[in-house]
Amino acid sequence: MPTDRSKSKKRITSYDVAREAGVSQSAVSRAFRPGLSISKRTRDKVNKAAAKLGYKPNAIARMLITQKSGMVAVILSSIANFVYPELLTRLNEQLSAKGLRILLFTLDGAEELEGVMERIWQFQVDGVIALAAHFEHESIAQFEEHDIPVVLYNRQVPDHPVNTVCCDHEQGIGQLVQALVKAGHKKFLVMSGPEYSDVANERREIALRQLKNHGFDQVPVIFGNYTYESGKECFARWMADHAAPDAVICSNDMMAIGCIDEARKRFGIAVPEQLSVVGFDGVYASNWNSYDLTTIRQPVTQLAKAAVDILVDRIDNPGTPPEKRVLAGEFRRGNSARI
Amino acid sequence: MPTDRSKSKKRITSYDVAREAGVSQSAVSRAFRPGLSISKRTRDKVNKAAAKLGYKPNAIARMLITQKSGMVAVILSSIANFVYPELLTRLNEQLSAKGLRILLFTLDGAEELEGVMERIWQFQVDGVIALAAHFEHESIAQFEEHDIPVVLYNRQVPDHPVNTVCCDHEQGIGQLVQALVKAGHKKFLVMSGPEYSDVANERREIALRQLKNHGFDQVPVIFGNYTYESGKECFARWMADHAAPDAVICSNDMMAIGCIDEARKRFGIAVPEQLSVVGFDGVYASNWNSYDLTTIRQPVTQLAKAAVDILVDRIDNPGTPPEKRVLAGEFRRGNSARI
DNA sequence: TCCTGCATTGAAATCGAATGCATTATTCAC
DNA sequence: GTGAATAATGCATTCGATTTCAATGCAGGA
Repeated sequence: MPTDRSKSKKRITSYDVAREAGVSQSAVSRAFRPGLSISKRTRDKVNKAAAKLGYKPNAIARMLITQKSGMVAVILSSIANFVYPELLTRLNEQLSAKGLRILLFTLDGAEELEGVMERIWQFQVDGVIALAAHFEHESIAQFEEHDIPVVLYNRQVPDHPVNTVCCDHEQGIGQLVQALVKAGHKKFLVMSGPEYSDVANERREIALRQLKNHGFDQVPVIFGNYTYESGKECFARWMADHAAPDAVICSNDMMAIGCIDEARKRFGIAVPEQLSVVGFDGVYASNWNSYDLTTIRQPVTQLAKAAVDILVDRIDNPGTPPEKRVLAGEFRRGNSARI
Repeated sequence: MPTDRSKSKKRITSYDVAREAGVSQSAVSRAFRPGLSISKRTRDKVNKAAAKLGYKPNAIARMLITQKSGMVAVILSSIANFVYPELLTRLNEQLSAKGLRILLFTLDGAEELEGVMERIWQFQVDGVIALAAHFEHESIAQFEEHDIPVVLYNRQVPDHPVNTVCCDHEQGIGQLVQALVKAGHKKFLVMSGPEYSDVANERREIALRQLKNHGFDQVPVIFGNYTYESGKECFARWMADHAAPDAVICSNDMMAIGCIDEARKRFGIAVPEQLSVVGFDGVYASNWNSYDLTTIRQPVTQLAKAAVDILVDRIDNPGTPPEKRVLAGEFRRGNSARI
């Protein structure tokens, strides 16, 4: 009794199609690439044969010969960020439109970066988009050495020539600070993200500088790690040995939401009546009734588009100098601050 | 003045390493695959030369000859789901451990599926994991034809032989319903996800059946689309021409949260005092103070592991029959229901 | 010393599509 | 109808690592 492994399903190659259509393999190849010199008659024959056999060009063989993988590595750092699902969808839309696919990498600790980069070289990706990840200049240099264009998303690296796409922190935080000051808030607290996050550092420093410009130069800072829990914990930690502030400027929405919950539930402080809290990002939950955050909403769609535009440009035209693109966020007047 | 395009950086291949090390190209290849017959002396020479030249084996060439891409397609349907970031991270962890990488596809409308599948064939992925996407039996059959193993995540397809991994809806919803009934709730409302979602349909039908088992056989259903906004809108729509229910059984947490917000803010109904609301999923926001949902938390880590285990098993042993794995969710007693 | 057996090694074929080059078919002008 | 110009086609090579097979080296036994 034979095993009857119908595993005999051999892959159909361009040679099979060529034989079926009675043309050369080159003709088959040409029929599938647009703009190549081929007669309508031959193309039709090839298409018919291909359809009959169910032929699908093998992308891997193509990659090998053309030296382009058609893949872009997207590096996701695991810092909790609610914008990711939407962002990934937007990035994929934009990249698909350019005929590129996403090869996904996630980064948990910094020590993993080495391994991820190793795999990136091996897979010969055409480009890299790194989401909010921390890269040393040295790592960035490695990409240059390998001639792989990189775009850092949601990071500004003013002192280094590298492509970046970022929401305008300066302008966004400026609006928030100005509104808070104008409304008469006096006792500020800055709730910062972790020190290992470049975005967090930037947002914190900007907030402090802006406050200083308005004459508040001794504003205290408390550090958390960007999560909801951390927002709660930070506020509690502050309250443990200080009086309640007038306004808390949080480095992101998650912490702002945590802060609000802790203030209300544990300390019975009314937001926004007794305490103003502002965030940054405009995450999905930011406009839920219970929070209704006053925040700066990141223009995710436009940022994704910008990142892909920049990347594709460097892929097509190697040697194009680095570009930094900054897009204004949208001020969202919620009801978490008296402004 | 020469252009000085330092573009002359040729890729380093195994031949370059072979020349440098004074061995054959085959030796280089063997040095990089474990378990192949090669003397320590040669391996050392190769390693030294490879390190000196900065050689990285070209994964694409390897894919071509070995007929394995080392890539798994992950299909993300865009239905708002807050579990995705964590899920992707978990999946990637598991897959990386098996030497597999994620090639990401997103699906907006059903009509896009055709294009996605086309690209999946071209990229010769070793397997596919589809997240909560709707697949007709016919589509599933196509994967079989191409000999590509598939695992459907978060879906049960009882009437078709296909690998699935899913949280135990029956058991989870059973616990919720039982607790609500036992606590004396009488007027139930089932808030369902969209009819085009298989998961939504399943959860709704299970809830209705369970309620019927307890003697409630005329429970009304209201349909939404799984989002927060939809949860609000559904509750408002219900209230427009009905009295308030005792308990709302929502198909997911997002709708439950929306429902709670709308009940409190717009109708001044106290949750859980006057109204009990339960959800399903255990999303990040579900345990925030303002909601503190009573829900069933999906065991994401275990589900991801199960999905990868099943997939890798089919990749390594083609012909293994389909498997359906159902994992119990964790009952989370929050404070959104009087139970 | 010679031979058998095993471990290494290298040469060459292979995966499947793309493409430079040479050849053949077609078109157009005169 | 002829020749020149252009389009279409096929041959053969290429991309870079894996793998089969035959050849070589070396060790130990007779």
